[in-house]
Order: sequence, then structure tokens, then C-alpha cells
Amino acid sequence: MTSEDQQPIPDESTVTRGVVPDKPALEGLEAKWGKVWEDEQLYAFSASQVDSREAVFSIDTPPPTVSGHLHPGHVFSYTHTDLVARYQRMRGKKVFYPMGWDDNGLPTERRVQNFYGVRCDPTLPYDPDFQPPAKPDPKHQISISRRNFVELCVKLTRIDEKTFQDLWRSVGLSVDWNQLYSTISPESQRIAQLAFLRNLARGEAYMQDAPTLWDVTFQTAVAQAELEARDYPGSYHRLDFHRTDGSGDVAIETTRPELLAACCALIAHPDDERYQHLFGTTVTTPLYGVEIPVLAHPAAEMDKGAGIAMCCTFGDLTDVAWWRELQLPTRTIIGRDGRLLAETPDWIVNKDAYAQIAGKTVFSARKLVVEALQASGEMEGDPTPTQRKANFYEKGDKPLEIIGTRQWYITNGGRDQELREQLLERGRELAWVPEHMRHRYENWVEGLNGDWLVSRQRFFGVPFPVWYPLDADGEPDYDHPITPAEDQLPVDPASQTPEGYQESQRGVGGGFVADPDIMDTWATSSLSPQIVTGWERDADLFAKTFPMDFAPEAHDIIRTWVFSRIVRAHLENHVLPWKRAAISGFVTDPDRKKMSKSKGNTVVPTEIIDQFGADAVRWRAAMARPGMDSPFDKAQMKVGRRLAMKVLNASKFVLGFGEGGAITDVTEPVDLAMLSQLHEVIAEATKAFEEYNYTAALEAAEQFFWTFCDDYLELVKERAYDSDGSDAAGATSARTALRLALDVLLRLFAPFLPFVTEEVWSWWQTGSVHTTMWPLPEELPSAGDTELMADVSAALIELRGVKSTHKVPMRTPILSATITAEPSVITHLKQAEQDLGTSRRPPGSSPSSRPLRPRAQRS
RNA sequence: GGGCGGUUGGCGCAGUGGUAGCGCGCUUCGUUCACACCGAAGAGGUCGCGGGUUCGAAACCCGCAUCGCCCACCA
Repeated sequence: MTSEDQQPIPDESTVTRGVVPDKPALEGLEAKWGKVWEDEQLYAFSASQVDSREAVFSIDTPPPTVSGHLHPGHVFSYTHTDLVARYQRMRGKKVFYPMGWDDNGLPTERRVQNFYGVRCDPTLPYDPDFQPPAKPDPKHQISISRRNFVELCVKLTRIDEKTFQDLWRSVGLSVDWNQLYSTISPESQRIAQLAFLRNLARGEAYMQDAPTLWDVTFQTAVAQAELEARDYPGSYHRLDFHRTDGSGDVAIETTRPELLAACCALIAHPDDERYQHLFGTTVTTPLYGVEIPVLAHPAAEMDKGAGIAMCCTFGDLTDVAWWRELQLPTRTIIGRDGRLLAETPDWIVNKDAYAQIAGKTVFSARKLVVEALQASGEMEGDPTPTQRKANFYEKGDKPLEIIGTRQWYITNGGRDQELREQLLERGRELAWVPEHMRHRYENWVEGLNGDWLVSRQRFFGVPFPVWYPLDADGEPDYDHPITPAEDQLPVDPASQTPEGYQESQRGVGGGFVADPDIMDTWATSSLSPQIVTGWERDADLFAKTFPMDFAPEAHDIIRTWVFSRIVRAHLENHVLPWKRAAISGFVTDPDRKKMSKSKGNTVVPTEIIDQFGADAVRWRAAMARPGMDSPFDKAQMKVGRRLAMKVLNASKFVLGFGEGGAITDVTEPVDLAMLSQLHEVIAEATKAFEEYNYTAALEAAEQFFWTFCDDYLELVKERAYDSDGSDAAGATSARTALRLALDVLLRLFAPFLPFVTEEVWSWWQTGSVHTTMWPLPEELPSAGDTELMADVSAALIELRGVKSTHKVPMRTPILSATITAEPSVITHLKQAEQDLGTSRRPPGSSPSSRPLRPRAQRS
């Protein structure tokens, strides 16, 4: 399970500098340079070494859920962030780049349950000697105490976190590992509780007993942001309600006949002529004989079902709205475990009818109710199958129920138009990469239907720092919660006693009781900007890093992470948490289907890194533009690997010609032309990076690099060798130009290929390429004629074409060649005539006399 | 149903008014002297469809089709 000791880390002494190896290789570069960077603390951030906020580039990295599996999409997305981090670092910014693990919450609990074959039963006592079974039996989970359960959560997340960190290191993320945080750490808990208490004091956090979306498997409330609408097969059932005055029946259609016992009204649209005569009258429900009113409400749709609906507490969110607005009675029949209440509710008239379904699951109750209706003749015809959408908890596999429960909420604009407007304005204020992703944010904010439900009825997470006083009867007074002082945080109200009470008063009339719930994971991870920047902990760090510069994420969490962090920062700090959000696309399988474990089409990131090297994988990631989905294709990794290899080999070749001179020694027109081209490439790549278009920056550098290798290097190598010593000035010009170009190219590639560029840098430079300055166009001459290089390249391709058509080796010398071209081209070629002439000529040449047209360079 | 994005050679993509590009794949050839985890050359496209604007449209405008994603949709 763990990946400890997977890769042998070379001894420090194996890292030699200033030596060009005979046979450069990519293998081992990740481990070698990863260790050097760690030992030298290359990416460490220190606020004390920073003068001002402007000198810093701070990044709010999404904390991955460590209970999950990392797939290539994560690798791509986190690499995109690293590209920006490395670029900003080379631009001279002090990069604040922490990493975090989201290790609290339901996903972790679920993983622990499955991994160890256990389940939490808070009523059990702690067993200090408990050992999880060696072979977990998923069918028979062992019940353990809450403390034992939390201990296992901590144990397993430690293991998972090591695996994650190893992967991020091997992919070369330049994070400052000293800043590592986790959402379950005491400090994160303190921040989460502190922010909650501040919300509470300002009235932004409140408790409410209200219908909530409820997952019956995990037995917890869930928030709107965690919903997922899925196709769910259902059937329409046409049921007859009986008019109380005995004048006949009213038929309604429902897909949830098992909720009939929870029915509290029939509702039709006020303008619906068919039902005008019924409004204000009553009917009795089939089977149960409960008398209910027929009411009018505009949310009823005339063309849906029978046009008149039964309102139950609660079948869906429309029921909730009707219940609230028409002030209907609460007739809950589904319990927290998803079963119908065992005891017959008091509003039921025909108790025997209910007894048949008492304690049953929703699924079997439905079957029984339908059978009973058919037997009583109160159902018309057979059920009609239909495909409908039902809301699921995104990590659950049963449809959500709606159950009245007491929960904590944080305002998010879902019930307050003014706050909603402010949050929409924050979205407009934020810079989005790519721009069009802001629409998703707006869609989401505009579609909110309630405040943010943050409490979860689970065990592993941040507890609410709240107790409630008990009255003489032992009933909690929820309106007067007891809170700890801020300097006491973090607190665990289940084991700590509130000020002014004795532990012996816990649960006793006149005493106190702890809030039993924990916060949703997002309620903590929404505070990641505050957690990492030292809010209410380190004023200096906070001043120099907050609000942050950059927040990368995937487009599926705009509604959760992006939004929730904007909410928290807006409420707490009255600013955006960061200036810019960058959204990465997904990595799909080759058929453009989302990768998923169940489809068996996932790729394990460590495998592709082992196979192709981290630089190759990063190259592939960089080729996916921000926000664009990208199909996974191993063949593409080979291209990145080839580039990394080429960097090694071409660098070795260039350095093999020996030292050049000063920049003023570059005198040959071809050399000046090449450098001027590179001058333009720097400008282009820099402009692209400034726009966060790392793909365009890479393409510019890469296109130049291949032409540089194929054409320029081939062209000048004879002159650079100067094997007969006849042209010292020309050789110096070439060697100087070659080294200048290599110096710039390594820096242009450094954000993308951190390992191979660092390796080559170490052959002939001091320090790390990653802490040198990003190249500036002014470093290179711009006076050269950039068209000259293009024309010479075209001539070279033409000459190679002759050899290729004559099927002779490329090394075959050309004895003579006549080139026909436009005068301007000829002028250019004459300036490179000597270099072209040293290209070898084919025997008995029949040289090309085709008109030469400059052609597009290869990229 | 609302929103957003895509549609360019077999595949993946670039190209925001002026003679269709790149990579992979494919074909052919080459390779002891930087690179076989290689090099060179080549074949391959009426730019989804229909209108419009323009001297000129892959690009701009309108409509349609289609794929994908986000949101809404539980009677």
C-alpha cells in the first residue's frame, strides 16, 4: 500500500556538476533533483525575507481528498499550477505555494470503513487494544467506538498522504513542503471553529429545524452543492382520493405511492379550471382515510401528471415549498435510516393499513402500498414506467430523502438577494482562466435554493464548538448555545466542558450537552486561504500573502470549492480570497468518456511517470489548454519524452563545441539571425505566460527548439568545429551563439521540463535553473535578419529533399548545387553560403534548380 | 428547458479578414562521428450544414445540426 522506499534516492555524492556525461539519460532525474531541491530548500518561502505583498505570488492549491485515488487528471491539473508557480518564481516573485490534504469528512470515513471493515458506533466504549481485522469482511463490519474509529481515520490518512506526497514530488511540483497542512489538523480545526464562531456572532451562521436533504446510507444531511441528479427508473401510479362530501373521487398521479401516508394536501394551480370546484373542500386519502384539504398554489403545473398533485412531507423540494408557504402540517413517515416509522403516526385513521408498511424500507413499502391499493381498487390501472431524475448525494447510491432535522447553516445568498448580488459581484471581480468559466459560477449562484447546510451527522471531522444548556427536563435550549472563548480553540465539546459547568453536569437536567455534529469537509477546506496565509495566527505572513494571487481547480468544483471560499472570504475578510481562478479540464479516456474506476479505464499516474518520465508527462499536461478536456493518449507521452531526450542530446552537442566568447563576438549573419529569432520567441512565450496560456508559451519555445536542432545546428556545426582552424572568428561566433541560445532555451523550458533542464544546467552553470531569471528579449540581439534563418532553413530542406529523393545517405556530400530563388532570398543565402557550402554534396550531383520558396518551419 | 464550450487531414490540436498548419499515425529512404527513446523526405483536408456581410470568410453576423460539460427538471 505505501510507496515507501520505492525509488532509490542517489547519494548526494552522485550529484556532480560541471561535467557533461557521455551518455545522458532521463532515468533517475526525478529522484536525483527532487532530493537536491529538498536538501537545498529551493522552493521554501519565508515571509521574513519578503519586503512587500507585491513581491509575493501566493497560490491556494486545492487540498486533494486523500481518501480518493489520484488519476492523470489530477496530475495534469496540479502540473498546470506548477507551470505558473515556476514561471512566477523565475520572474523574481517569492512564490508561496503550500500543499494540503483534505483528510476529514465522509470520504475518509467511507474509505476507513471499507479498508478496515469497521463501522463507527458512538455508543460503544473506547477499546485501547483494538486491532482492525487482518482480512476485512465488507459484509460484516465490526462496530467500534468513535475514538477507535477516528484513530483508524488518522492512521489510514497518514499512509494515503505519504503516497500522495511521493507522487507530487515525483511529478516535480515546486511546492513548499514546509507549508503542508491538512484539514483535520488542530490548526485547521481552530481556524474552522474560529471562523464559525465569527459567523455565528455576526448572524451568518444559524441553526434551524427544517426539512433537509438526507442520505439514508450515511445517515447525514447533505448540502445542495453535493447533489447529483441521476436517472432513476420510476412509475406513475394513478390514485383515487375520495371527496369528503361523497361526490366522487379525485385522481392524482405519483411516482412515490409509499409516501401516501405522509400526504397532507392535494394541490393544483389556482387557474386550473378542472379543479376550481375542489379548492376549499377536503378529500380523504386512499388506504389511510386521512382527511386533507385541496388547495391552490401557482407552483403546481397543469400539464404535469394529472395536473393535481399530492403534497407529502416530503417527496421533493416542491413539497417543501408548499408545506412552508401553505403552512401544512408536518407528517413525516420516513426515519433517518430510510425506513418507514415503526410506530403508526397519530394522524393515520386506518391504523391497520399503516401497520403493513411500518418499519419497511422505502423500496418494499412501495411494493406493499401498490398491492394494497390494487386490492382496495383505489389505484387506476397498472403503474406506468417512466424515466425520471432523482437527487443523489454525489458519493451515495440511494436517492436522497427529505427529512426534517436540526442543522447548522451559513448564509450564502441562497435566501438573501442582497448577499447573492454581492457574491455575483465577487464573481465578476475575479479573473477567470479561461474567461468563459465565470458563467458556471453565475449559473450556480443564481440557482441556489437555500443557505449552506454545514453540519453533518458523522464522526471524523471538525466538531461544532458549541454546547447547549439543558432545562430542568433535560431538553436542550438551542436558542442559547454556549460557545468557548476564541483562545480556547480548538475544542472538542464532546470531551471538554463549557465554562461555568462541571463535567458531571453533562447530559443532566440543568446541565449542558455538546452539539453532536461535525462540520462538512467543505466548511473547513473553504477556509484554505485563511489556513495557509496565517489568518489570526501570523499577521506578517497574512499581510504578505492574502488575498492570494491564484487559485487553480477543476471545473467540477466551481460550485463547491470556488464558491464556498468566495463566501467565506467575503463574509470574513470582505474581499475575494484570490485575484484569479484557473480552471483545468478533465482528462478523459480516448473515447472522451470521463475516466472512472468502475469503467476500468483509469490510468495510474505513477505508471506513466515511470514509463515516460515526469518531464514527458508534464509536457503532455502543458499541451492541454486551460479549461479544455483532453483525451488520454499514451502515444502523446512519447512526444514529450522525445523532447526531453532531445534537450539532453542537443545540449551535450552544443556544449561539446567548447566555450564561446562575449555576446559581441557573434558576428556571422546566420548566428545573429538565429538569436534574433529567439529574441522574438522570448517575447512571445512571455506574453503567453502573462496571460496564463502556458500551452502557447511551450509551443513557441518548442517550435524554435526543433528548428534550432534540425536546421541551425546542422548548418553551423562545421564552422563551430573549425576542424582546420581556418575560421577562428566564425567558430567563436557560432559557439557563442549556440551557448547563448542554449542558456535561453533551458530557461524557457524550465517550467515545463524541470528535471531535464536542471540536469543540463548543472553541466555548465551554477545554481539552479529554477531560481534564475526568466529570459528577457533584451538579452539577445534583435538586429539580426529573422527572415534569413527562414530562407536558410528552406534551402536546407530543399537540399535534404534532393538526397532523400535520390535515396542517398544524408551525409552524402553535395558537390555543387544551383538554387533558383527570388533576389531577396538569394541575398540571404549568400550570407550563409559558406555554412551551406560545408554541407556535404551528393556525388555526380544533378542539383535542384527548382525555384526555392521559403516554407513554414516545422514546429 | 436555461447556460457555456467544441465541430479544421485516420487521431489529437493550432490558426480572430488575405495563397489551409503542427504533432501522432501512415509511406519511402537513411543511420557507427549529439540523438534508434533516432534522422530526412513525402502522401493525406471542398475547415459540420445553410444563409448573410466583404473585393476576399476556417475566422465576422444569423439560423440549423451535432458532441460535451454546467445548471434546472423527482406530482
